[in-house]
Formats: sequence, C-alpha cells, structure tokens
Amino acid sequence: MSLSPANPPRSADEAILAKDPLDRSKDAFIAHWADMGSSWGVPRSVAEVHALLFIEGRPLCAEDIMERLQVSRGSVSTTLRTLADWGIVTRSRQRGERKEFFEAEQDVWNLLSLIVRARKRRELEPLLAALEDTKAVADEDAPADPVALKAHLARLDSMHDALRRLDRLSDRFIGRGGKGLDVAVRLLSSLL
Amino acid sequence: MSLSPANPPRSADEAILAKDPLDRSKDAFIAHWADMGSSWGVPRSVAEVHALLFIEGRPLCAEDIMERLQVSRGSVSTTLRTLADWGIVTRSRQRGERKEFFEAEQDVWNLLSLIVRARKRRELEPLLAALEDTKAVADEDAPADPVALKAHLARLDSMHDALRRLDRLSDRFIGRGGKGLDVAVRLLSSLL
DNA sequence: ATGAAGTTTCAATTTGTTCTGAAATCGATA
DNA sequence: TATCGATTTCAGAACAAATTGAAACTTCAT
Repeated sequence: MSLSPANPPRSADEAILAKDPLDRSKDAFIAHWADMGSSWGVPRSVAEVHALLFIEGRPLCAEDIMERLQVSRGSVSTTLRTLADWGIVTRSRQRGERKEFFEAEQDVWNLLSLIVRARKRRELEPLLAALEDTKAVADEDAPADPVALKAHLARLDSMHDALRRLDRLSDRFIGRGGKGLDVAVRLLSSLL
Repeated sequence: MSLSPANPPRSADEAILAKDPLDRSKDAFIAHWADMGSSWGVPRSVAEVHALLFIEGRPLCAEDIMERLQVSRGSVSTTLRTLADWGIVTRSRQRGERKEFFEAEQDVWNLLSLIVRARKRRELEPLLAALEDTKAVADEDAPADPVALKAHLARLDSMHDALRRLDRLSDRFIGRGGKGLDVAVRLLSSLL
C-alpha cells in the first residue's frame, strides 16, 4: 500500500484532493487528457496512463503507475502494451533494475504524428480497401438500374477520392522520413 | 411492417443478404462507415444513419430509416438530432407532406469540414481552456520545488501551444465557407 | 376545440466494454 | 535447472453506453 500523493481524479472536475499544487496540476492534466481521449474512442485508462507518463517526463515502472492511478496490474499491463503499439510510449531498462520502465514521447508534434500514423494504419487504410470492395460489389452482376448505379458509384468515388487524398498527404508529412506535422502546420499558417 | 430490401448488416463482413447488387453495395458502405465511426467515438447507429442518408443522396423520413436499418423510432429521433446538431444532416419539408425529411451533406470536403468544426468546438476548445486552468493550478501557492515546477509548466506549454496552433489553423481553413479544407489539402499536396 | 399524424422524451433494459485479480508464463540469475 | 521477481493472460465482475417502447407532447387541419 502507498502513502504517496495518489488518488487521481477520474473525471475532469475532481482535481481537489492532492495537497501539493504541482501534483494537483498533474492530476488535472491527467483528467483532462483522459476526457479528451474518451471522446476520441481511446479508453480512459489508456489516456490516463499516457498523460501520467507525459506529464512526469521520466520513466516509470508498472508499479509506480498502479499506485499513482490506483488501477490493477492487469490493466496497466494491457494499457502499456497498447501505448507501445501506437509508438507513443517506449519501454526502457534502467541500469541495475530488473523491471521495465516506460516513458512517453515528449515532443508534442512527434506525439501527434505518431497518433495520426497509428490511426491511419488501423482505420483509414482498411476503410479505403473496403470502399474498393464496396464499389466492386455494386456492378457485380445484373446492373438493374443503370442511372441509379451511376449516381451511386459517383458518391462512392467522391468519398474514396477525398479520403485517398488525405491518406497520401499524411504519408508525405507524417510518415517516417516525411517532413513532419509541424512543418505542414507552419506551411499552412504562413500561407494565411 | 415492410417487405422492402431491409436487413442491413451490423458489421462490415455480413453484406450478404440483400439481392440487388446496388443495395448490397449500399449496405456494405453503411457497415464500413459505421465501423469507422465506432473507432472514432461516434455511436454506431449515428454513423449508420448518416451513411444511409449520404449514400441514398435523397431526403428520407424517420420511418424510412427505421425500416431500412431496423431500429426504433426513439433511436432514429435522437440520432437525427445529433447529426443535425453537427450540421451534417439537414431537415427539410417535402411539398404536400406533413412529416419531416432529412438529407445528408453530399459534398465530401464540406462534410469533413463540418465534422472537424463540430469536434473542435466540442472537444478542442474545452481542452484548451482546461489547460489554462491546469497551468494556473500549478503555481497557485507554495511553489515547493521551483525546478520541477518549471519543467512541468514547460510541458504544459508545449502541449498548449501545439493545440492552440491547430485550433487557429482550423479557424482559417475550416471556418464557415465550404471549400476551406479542400483548398488546404490542395495547397499542401502541391507543396510536395 | 378536437383528432390525426408526427416527434420527442425517458426509465428500463439490453448490449458492449473495461477492469480486476489470481493463476500461468516468462526470463534472468545463480 | 530451480528460483524469484516481473509480466501477461483471461474469465468473470463491474461499469458504461446505446436502444427500446410507450407515454407525453406538438402541430396542423378542420
């Protein structure tokens, strides 16, 4: 059991318990980041662990996280695997320590790039493939109503084209060796 | 009750029942769009209704949607309100009809702009405000460890700055008029 | 006013997701 | 290879979200 500054708030409005202002601020950050995560389909606890690692800015081990966030071993384990898969958290060994430590990407643009990259791979690419199939299905056999068919294909195409464009763009700016998200943003900003 | 080509698949792999290829293709689109929605935190049924309206490309009434997607009246009502709030579906009256009809934005770039705009308002802006508070909390009173405090504030700032930048960017390119996103993407593409 | 058609609301339920905790597994050490 | 600390797995528990269905409400025509 721990006597440390634990009890992080589970929702954005409860950051009231910790004593040290610094810890209260960390708790607040964790809570807000978790709220954001939730509404983007990231499990709350995943976002919480990430927020903790980001805001601590130093490697923590599983136990540290369990105590600080008051979650189970199992949950921490799965959560860390997820974050490592996305590439926004990296495992590291600490000299002389047997256990693993984890730390979060600290550069925000890099962080955002990694997030975008992961979602592109997991979601955008499969959708593009699916849209191809969907188009194929439409004129498989018996094109009953040629006019309706044409309009339908036009709709699918407009969607497919737009998404493919975003896909290619992100390859350029976000993909490994790409120019970087920050460059893209700077460029756009400068172009008024 | 309906004898129409109903029974839409609930998940991407079941688009096997309908007879007309056109309908099967529509079902496939609906399923894939719904899958995508789910992983972005949009309730499946909301994404399904939107996909149906988009792919039909013509106004439908609540009853049409209920039958086609086999969902309850209540669900359709809530769902349509959500979509209307986001601005990607509009209500319309049909000459001589008492009931309301709904149709989806057909221009994909416009659609994407509207989605981004809605999420910015609902999620990004509140988060930015919350980060301000979070910074304020940190040096409320008793700055126990000045060095740690400075590092902490630096982390919060880097996050805050990056997000604020995205916020301002989206104002420029997505704010009101339709073609903003389209233009932004074209610009970036052309800049290699 | 009254009734018919359409829509919204909301409590109860169903459905789906995340978390826990203990057991199994891993892997470094001696 | 036996041991010990650390990690992963997984079935069930706990929790959260979405859906239903029926009642209440709104609107329009007469």
